[in-house]
Amino acid sequence: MKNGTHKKQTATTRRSAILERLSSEGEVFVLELATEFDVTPMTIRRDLEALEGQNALTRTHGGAIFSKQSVAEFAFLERNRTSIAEKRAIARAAAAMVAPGMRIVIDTGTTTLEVARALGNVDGLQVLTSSLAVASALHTFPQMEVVLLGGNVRSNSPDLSGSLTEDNLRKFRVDLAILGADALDERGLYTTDLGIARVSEAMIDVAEETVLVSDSRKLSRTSFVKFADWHAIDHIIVDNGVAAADRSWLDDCVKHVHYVSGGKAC
Amino acid sequence: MKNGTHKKQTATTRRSAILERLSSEGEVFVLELATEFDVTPMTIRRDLEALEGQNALTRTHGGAIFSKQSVAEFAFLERNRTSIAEKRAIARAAAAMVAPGMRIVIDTGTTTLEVARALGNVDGLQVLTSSLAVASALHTFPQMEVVLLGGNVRSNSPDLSGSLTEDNLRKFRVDLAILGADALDERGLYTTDLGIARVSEAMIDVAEETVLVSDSRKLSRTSFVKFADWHAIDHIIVDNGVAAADRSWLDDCVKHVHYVSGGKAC
DNA sequence: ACATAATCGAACATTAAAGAACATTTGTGC
DNA sequence: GCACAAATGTTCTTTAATGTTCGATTATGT
Repeated sequence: MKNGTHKKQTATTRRSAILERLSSEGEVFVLELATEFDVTPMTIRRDLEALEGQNALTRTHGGAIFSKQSVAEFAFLERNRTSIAEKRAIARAAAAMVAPGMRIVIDTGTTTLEVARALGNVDGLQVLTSSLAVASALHTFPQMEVVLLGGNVRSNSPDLSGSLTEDNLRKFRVDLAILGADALDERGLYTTDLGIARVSEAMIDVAEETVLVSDSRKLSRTSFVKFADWHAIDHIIVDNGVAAADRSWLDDCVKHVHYVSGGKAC
Repeated sequence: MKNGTHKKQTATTRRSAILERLSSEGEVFVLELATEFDVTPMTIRRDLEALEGQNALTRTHGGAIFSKQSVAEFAFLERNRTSIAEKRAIARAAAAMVAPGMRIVIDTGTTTLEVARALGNVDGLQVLTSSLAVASALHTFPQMEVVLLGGNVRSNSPDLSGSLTEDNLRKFRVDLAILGADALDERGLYTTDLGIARVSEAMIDVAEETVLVSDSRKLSRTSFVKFADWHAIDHIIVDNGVAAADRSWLDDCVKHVHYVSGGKAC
């Protein structure tokens, strides 16, 4: 696989390419990499030096070997990388609803992922999830028991769905379900994927209490599949950018509406 | 897709176009984008700067790559990073046993992970696994259906175990189980973790045929839990560094013993 | 239509990346 | 242990990308 067509690339990509090669072959050599990437050996050495500084590898004479750590990674694209600040604030408010020792289920989605990240210092949780990203965010915390539901791995999306996921869910009972949605209107909750919708439904069924986390721009919109009515939702946490018109039906539909801004609930 | 017809667009649409391009290609370059959108490189840089501020990407010299935030990682330590060459040869031999359209289950382990990586160009597989690393290696291949078994996520180890995993497994029937082990002797197969052992047992139960992949240095050793007798194993694939003493009992115990060296089976 | 802010381009200063030459260390065979 | 070769480190230089500032242009809101 010598690519004579030396493709243009930046230092950063060359370095991650080195790491990739390292993880597949276990060892790399300076001269080999130099011809491969069409740069001088000196450049490769500097790359290896930098990577060693990040504990990504261990240098040897003539090359480098794998350092103890290796990662399995699921790359995915977060669609709405926009309103991070709101999502964080919403996530903090949701995390505040979780007490030590609770059993909870966390849905897939970017906002729910933020909730999971905010859950780091809650002790003794049992967490059920269909999201690989959530499992990834939580599995390093030793005081937490993380159960990943089984199911089909969707390509380009770090989550699980299918009948196995649904069946697995119904074996459990949890105190709280933390849910996301792609769109909301006065009739209910919507998402784009049928499989995900069915999993979310099952989560609602097995939870004593449900909380929906969403930013305000999802209101008064619809999407492909409706997966729940409002009476299934006990709490909604939303940022305070809600239009007045939305606010009226929201207060009618949901028992507890929590508006948060900049980090603290109002 | 060079659009000579540079249609006028706002900064925001250009930025989301950049993000889209990034998500489809994984990397973007300043000069490339500049000609593509018919603006100066400076403008692109400002775009990238703004997008980086939103955590949407990470800038590099010359361009930008995906933000690490949109990657779910499961860090783990690969113990025997030594005999890579043997493992890959073993993995190739194992992958050769897998025909298009088969249903298989893959155990957790570094050698089985290599098998998964070698399975990239086999079409129409249905793969069942308890290993997050295997799922990670396979989930990008669109022609493959990857089912992750549910279960407890072990901290510091990218795999699943527990009663949920075992129960899930028994819902399936597969053509082939690809198994690993931590140690082998004439009495059977051993591993260090009870949970993993039970999962491996279940995999044997649900498979029509079983193949064990192992490097020769695991022979004539034991570990904490014995999880199978040799009559449960139909094939073993091992490198040809096997001592003569081991070879004798190995040939007795297992129906089909395949020795591989340097990349080709003998 | 007007004011205002956002956006963009151009010139110049700054900084990072990569190569080259030479000094130094490391590994290996005798 | 010594010598030789290969690999590595150091320093300097060149090139290219980046940042800065300012002025011009284009949206945007009242």
